[in-house]
Amino acid sequence: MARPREFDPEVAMDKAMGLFWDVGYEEASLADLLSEMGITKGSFYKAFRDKHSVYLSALDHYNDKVIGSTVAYLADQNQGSGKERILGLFTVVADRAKRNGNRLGCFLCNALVDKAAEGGEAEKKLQAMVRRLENAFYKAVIENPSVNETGARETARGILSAYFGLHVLGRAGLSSDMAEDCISQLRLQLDRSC
Amino acid sequence: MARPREFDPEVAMDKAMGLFWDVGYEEASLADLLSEMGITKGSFYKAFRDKHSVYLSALDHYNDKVIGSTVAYLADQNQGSGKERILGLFTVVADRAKRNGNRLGCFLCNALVDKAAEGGEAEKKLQAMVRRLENAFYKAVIENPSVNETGARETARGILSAYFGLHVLGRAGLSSDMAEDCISQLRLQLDRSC
DNA sequence: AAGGTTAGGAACCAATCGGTACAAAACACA
DNA sequence: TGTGTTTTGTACCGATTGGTTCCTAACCTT
Repeated sequence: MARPREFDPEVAMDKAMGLFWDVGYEEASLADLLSEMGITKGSFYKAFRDKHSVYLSALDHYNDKVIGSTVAYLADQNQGSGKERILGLFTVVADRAKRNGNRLGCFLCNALVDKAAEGGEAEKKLQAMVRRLENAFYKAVIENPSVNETGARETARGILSAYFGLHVLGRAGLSSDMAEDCISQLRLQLDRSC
Repeated sequence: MARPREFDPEVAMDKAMGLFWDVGYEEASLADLLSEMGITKGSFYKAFRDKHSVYLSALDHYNDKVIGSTVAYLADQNQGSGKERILGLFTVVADRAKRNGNRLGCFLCNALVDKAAEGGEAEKKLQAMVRRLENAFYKAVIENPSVNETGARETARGILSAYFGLHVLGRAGLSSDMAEDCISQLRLQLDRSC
C-alpha cells in the first residue's frame, strides 16, 4: 500500500557492476553511477545504503553471474575433457577481448588490483572468488586420472595465474597480439601436466 | 643567482612513484602526494606541471629503474642459463610478495588495470614497457639453440602473462599460498619449451 | 651589502565529492 | 474518493578535489 519503485533493482545493480568493472571504485563517481543506473539520488539512497555497499553488492553480483557461469562451464562434462574445457574458457576470454577492442578485462582481476578492497569486507569476497576459480580449475584438472592431488593443485594455480595474466593483457589492449600465443603456451603446459 | 630548491627532484619523483604504485592514480590525492614527497604545493607546481604529468614521469621513472634492472637481470649471462634467469626472476618476485605481506604488486601491472591510462600518453608508455619485458623474456628464451623464433615468441608471451598473473595474486595477498605452485608450473612449461 | 631571481608556503578558488533533508508525486487500500 | 505509505526528485550540506595567486624567504652574483 504505497508507491511502487519505478526501476528494477536487479538491472540497476547490473549497471552498477558494469561501471565499477569498467572504471574501478574511486573513478566511478556517484553521479556516474546514478546516470548509469538510470535513477536519481533519492532512489539510490532509499534502495541502497551507500556507494561502498553497492560496490560490495556488485562484487556479489559478479560472483553469482559471471564467476558462477564460468565455474559451471568448467564443470560441464558435455563440453569435452577437463583440459578441453579449460582451453575453451581461455579461448572465450581471448575472443571477447579481441572483439571490437573490449578493454573491460575481468572484474575480479581489476578489483584485486584496485586498492578499494584492501583490508575490508571486499577483500574477503575477492579472495573467496579467487579460491572458487582455483577449485573449478582444480576439479577440471583432476578429472584426468593420471594426475595426483598435489600435481593438480599446482596446475590449477598455474592456470589461475595465466588466467589473470591474460586478462591484464586484455585490459592493456594487447590481447589481439598476444592472446593466441598465451593459449598455445597453456596448451603445452596442460599437455604436460594433465 | 637565485634560491636553490630544498628538495631533490629525483627522490621526490621516487616517492611519487611509490604512492602511485601503491594506491593508483585517482586514489593518490594531491595532499597525499605532497606529504609523501615532503614538499608543499608551491614547490610542487613550480617543479612539475600538474598531477597527471607527475604520473607520466613516475611511469618513466619505473621504466628506467625497475623495468630496467629487470631486463638487465634477464640479460645477464652471469646468472645462469636463460631459463634459470627467468625462474630466478619469478622467485625474486614471489619472495618479495611474501615478505611481510607486501601488497604492492607491479606498478606496470597495476597501471595497466588502472583506468587512468586509457587512450592517452600513459597507455603508450605502458604498452612500450610491456613490449620491453616481452622482448627481454624472448631473448632469454631464444638463447637456447633448440628453440625457433616463433616458438620463442610464444613462450615469451606465455611467460609474460604468468608474470602479470603472479603479480595480481601478490596484490591480492595470495602469493604466500600460491606463488610456489605458479613457479613450479612455469618450470614445467620452460622444461617443455626451452 | 644590494639587487635580481627563484623557491617555499599559505590563502584562496571553483568544482566536485558522497551524503542528507524534505516536499511533491504516485500508488494500494479502504 | 480519501488516507496512509513509500518512492522520487531537488535543494542543500560540509568536506575534499586539483589548481592558482601572491607574498615572503633564501640564495647567487656583482
